[in-house]
This record gives sequence, structure tokens and C-alpha cells, in this order.
Amino acid sequence: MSEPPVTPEGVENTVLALDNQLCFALYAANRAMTSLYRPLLAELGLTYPQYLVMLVLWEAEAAGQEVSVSWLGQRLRLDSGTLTPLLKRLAAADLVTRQRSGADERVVTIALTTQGRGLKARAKDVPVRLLCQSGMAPERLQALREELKTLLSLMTHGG
Amino acid sequence: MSEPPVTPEGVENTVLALDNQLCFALYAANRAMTSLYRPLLAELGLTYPQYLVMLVLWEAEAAGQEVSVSWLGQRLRLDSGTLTPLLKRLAAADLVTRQRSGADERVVTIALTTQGRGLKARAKDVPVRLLCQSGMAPERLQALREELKTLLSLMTHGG
DNA sequence: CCAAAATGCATTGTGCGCAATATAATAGTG
DNA sequence: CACTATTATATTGCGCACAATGCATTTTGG
Repeated sequence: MSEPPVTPEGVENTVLALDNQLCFALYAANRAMTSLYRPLLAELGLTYPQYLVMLVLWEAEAAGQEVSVSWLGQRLRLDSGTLTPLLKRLAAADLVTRQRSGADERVVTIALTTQGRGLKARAKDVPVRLLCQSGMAPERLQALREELKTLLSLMTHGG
Repeated sequence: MSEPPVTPEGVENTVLALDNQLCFALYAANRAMTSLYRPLLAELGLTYPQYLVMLVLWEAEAAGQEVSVSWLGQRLRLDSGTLTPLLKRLAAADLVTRQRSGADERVVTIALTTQGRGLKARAKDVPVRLLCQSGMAPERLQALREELKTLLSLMTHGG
């Protein structure tokens, strides 16, 4: 009835080992990625989530898509509790405008200012600069991205 | 010299497209993963970062490793600004103790309480339950985890 | 032994994320 | 038209993350 010397809690210890957790790999990699972006985005006066919002706005404007808070939320999977103050800060920085829709007074329409539109040109080399820093082969990064997107859709829309 | 009609900003628009960003795939997948864990960890009275801390503590105790705040920080890549209040909450929940080291008065030693140790048994099925929910093949999840770990080490230790 | 540098942790402030709740506007029902 | 339900956003509160700063305690170099 004596316990094995190296694994006092039994063989199943590996199940809870930190290095075996996909969740921790995801958590740590995401924060490391954010840290790499931070200095580049600081040059643009943006935080990382603010940058993601700007990506959506640039893309939507190019597509002629009108953007509401809820539409942004669906795209980024964020709710109003996150987006409302973030958008207020972007508006304070004169990058976007927030305006109640005329058709539906509940809807707040987000639009780029001239300055917000202009930031796109300066942002264009950010992804490239960053992926170079990562030092992983582009096709491998792309494969990883697709695996993550698959995992995401499995986790969100029924697993 | 006229611009193509569909992409007013030029062909390079795809560089900034949200769906092409590894960083967003990482960001979204991490939050989705956290959301899956949340209800399971709520049964244990833990948040997600608290759960990661407990994983480290369970692992360290099994290995006879004494744990300081800085050691925890190295393992999880978190600093004292995050860990100090988190550990205070774990101590308030009677899962850990925080005690100044005798040998070096600067060091705070973190130890499991009986209750904190006991939580390990209840946590044991959490990773399995979760990976089942993800609905992805185990070997594929494992490969993804290893890719993320590779990316992490490239991003942190010189890319 | 003493001054300076380094170390370990705590504190403060800002900005997310997210749950819960509130508020206002619209849509649907009889 | 009143009444209810739904929708869209805002607000509040809590818990991270992280930069910056502060402070006490070693450690180091002379």
C-alpha cells in the first residue's frame, strides 16, 4: 500500500501538468503575441484590442459596410461592456465617431474620422514586421492560424 | 495608374484583413477556451488564472518544490502586479498560505492549505471534460499545443 | 564595514473581458 | 391602441494583465 516515490498522487498526475495543457499554451502564446504587438501599436497610439477594432473598421469601410456596436461585437466576439468604453476612448483620440442611428435610435453607428482612416497606411506594415519577429515559417504560421480557427468554431458552435 | 474598383486601397488590403491575422485567431481562441473552462472552474470556486496557479502549486508540491511568488511568475510568465492580488484572493478562500521566508525576508512563500490540496482531486477531470467539449481529435489538439509552445518560445526567447 | 546595485514583492493606475443589471427604443400581440 | 417581449446599448463591479513606482532586504565591490 506504499505509494510510488516519484509520483505520490499516482500516474494521472500528467493530466494536470501545466505543460500538457493546451489552454495554457494558448494563454501564454496569446499574451506573448500581444506583448510583441504592444510597442508597434504604441507608435500608432493604439492598444491591442483597439487595433483589432480598427482592423474591422478599415475592412468595413472598404466594403461599404455600415458598422454598429453590435456588428463589431459579433465580428470580434466582444460585448458592449468591453466595446462601449473602448470606442469612447477611440472617439476621444479622434479616430472614430459614435452617433445614434436615425432609423433606429437604439443603434450607435461607428464611423472612421479622417485621422482614423489615415492610420491605416501607418498600420500596414505592422503584421509583416511582427511575423518576421516570430521567426516561424509563413506557411507554418498560416497552418497554425487555420487550426486555431477550426478549434474556435468547434468550441463556439457546438463541440 | 487608376486603382482597381473593388479594392480602393490596393491589393495589399488582405494584409490587414481580420481573418488573416494569426494574432486574432489566437486572441479569439484563447477567450473561447477560457469561456469553456469558466463554468467548470466555477464549480471549484476558481477563476481561470487562479486555476493555472493551482496547477503549478499542485505540481510543485508533488515535486517537493518550494514556491515563491517570483517562481510562480516565471512559470506562468506573470508579474507580481498580477500575482499578489490573485494570491491574496486564493488565501482569502483558504486555498493557500502566504508567508515571508525566514532565510530571505524579501521572499514570500506560497503553500497549499489542506483545502487547496484537496481541490486537486476535484480538478482532475476538468481537462478531460473540456477537451471532449472541444470536439477535436486528441492528437490534433496535442499537435496544436506543441506548435503553440514552439511559437511561444520563438516569440519570447529571440525570434 | 559601508555605499551602491540588485532583488523580491507590493501598490497604483489604466485598459480590457465579462457577468449582471439598467434603460430606452422597437416590434409583436390581441 | 395598450401591453408585453425583444433588441441595442450603457453602466457597474470584479478580476485579471501590465507598466511604473516604491520600499525593504539582500548582495556586491571596494
